[in-house]
Amino acid sequence: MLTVSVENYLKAILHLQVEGDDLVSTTAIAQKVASTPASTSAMLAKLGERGWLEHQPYHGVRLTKKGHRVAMDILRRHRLWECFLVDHLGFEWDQVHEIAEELEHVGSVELTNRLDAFLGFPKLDPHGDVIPGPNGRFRSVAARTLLTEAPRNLELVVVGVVDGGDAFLRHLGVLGIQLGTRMTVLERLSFDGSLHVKYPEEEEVQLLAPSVGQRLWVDQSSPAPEILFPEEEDLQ
Amino acid sequence: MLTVSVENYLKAILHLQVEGDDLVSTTAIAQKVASTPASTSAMLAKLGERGWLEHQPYHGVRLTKKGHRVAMDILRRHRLWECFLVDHLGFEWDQVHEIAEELEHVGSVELTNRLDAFLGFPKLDPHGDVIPGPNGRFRSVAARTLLTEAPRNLELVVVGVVDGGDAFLRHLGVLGIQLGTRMTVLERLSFDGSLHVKYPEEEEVQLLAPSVGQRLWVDQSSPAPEILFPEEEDLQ
DNA sequence: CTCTTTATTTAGGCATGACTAAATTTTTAT
DNA sequence: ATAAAAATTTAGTCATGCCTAAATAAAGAG
Repeated sequence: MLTVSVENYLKAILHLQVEGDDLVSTTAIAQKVASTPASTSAMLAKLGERGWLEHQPYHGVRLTKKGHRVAMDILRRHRLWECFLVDHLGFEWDQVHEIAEELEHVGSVELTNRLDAFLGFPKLDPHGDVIPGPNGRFRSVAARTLLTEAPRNLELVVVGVVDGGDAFLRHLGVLGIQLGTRMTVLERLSFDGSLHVKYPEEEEVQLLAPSVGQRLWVDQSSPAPEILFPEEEDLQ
Repeated sequence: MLTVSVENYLKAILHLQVEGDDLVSTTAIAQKVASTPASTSAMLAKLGERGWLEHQPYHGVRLTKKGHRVAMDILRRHRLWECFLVDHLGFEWDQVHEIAEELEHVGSVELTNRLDAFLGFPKLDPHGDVIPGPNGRFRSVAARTLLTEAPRNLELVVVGVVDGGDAFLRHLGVLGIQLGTRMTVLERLSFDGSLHVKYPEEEEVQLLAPSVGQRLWVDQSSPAPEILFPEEEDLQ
């Protein structure tokens, strides 16, 4: 049975797993769901029994394939509803999170897929985050997005520049960026739109000025094949 | 705090109160919410304490003004979502009840009012039931609805006939129906669209053939003034 | 390598909302 | 008017999901 509470835990774990390490700690999850480590520990045991995650006591937790799929479905619903709220009900992008947090727990697959179609199969939500498709995987992002607009936590490739002027290209050279360079946007700073960017080879995180982000075309690093309808896996 | 469970009880009581008598019995409520009389008894005590209803032990229950308002808000959300599901997501009218049953518990007032506006302030849901407005009262129904299309459980007046032919008017005479006759539709039978109709003077319920219902124009018996925005009452 | 700090789990409770079985009140029928 | 039937409430449990406090395991510092 998928209670609201269970869904929130799975969603939190997915979030932490995407953002950071492989194994997710009990304390980190507790913080995300605004609960205590003790309560979380009990819940993790239960989620483990039900086959949604592997729990290595004292070391952390990792979603199973099944758990990952369930969490992606929740994320999908959340982000689709955010699109609806902004595009059709006229909410601002910063007002929709809480409401979507409630709507995401309405679990009808039929509803989700029809909403998706109604919205025109959007790829990004109003915050610029990728929307999972009905198959539970992220949709490939349209080729040639501006880096500034690109989703976070997804490996991207630089495929072009908006402004081919000498000065800008020289600046890219200084930054070590060229066509084919791979990178992942970790965060978009609300202050001026600067981007925290990570390169696969390097450890350190770089801060990219908005003037650079706005002039770079990027695409998804290794686009997954798009499949429109879910495989028939038993999600129980 | 308005839990899903509490909302379902209030909704059930409103339903039974509108359909039938003044005082609603514990057993009837238990049936509506698919629970036992014992559990229901405990819940009614709680709802009484919180000021949503008056509980006369062993005799039944009646919503207070405050409880009525809360229940009407839930009904409003339910019926608005049903409109959305049918009009914009392409569901059939008989597939939407269960989904709306979940959506109705998302309680943001802002969301409800924006959804209402998006839908064009509909007066009737896909089943032909009246949608409460943001003030928690039923909206006045458009003048001249066909009896077949009219909402249930609302007193109506016959204001005209579609077909003024002799045969039909004679038939109306036999049925005791004329301009100004008041009646309430209790149920629409899915078999052929026949209507269970009650006249204020008489005790018995009459069955009206669809051929009659399709030829009668009706209006709301005593239209309430339309108020678009909610009064500021403290709903707790 | 051991001691201290930190993270995690276990133990024991609590509120909500459900249940069954038993007691009590109301209603109905004779 | 009273006995039988029906409805309602009370008493005693249970599962879920949360909490605090205490015990235990892992990680880090010297």
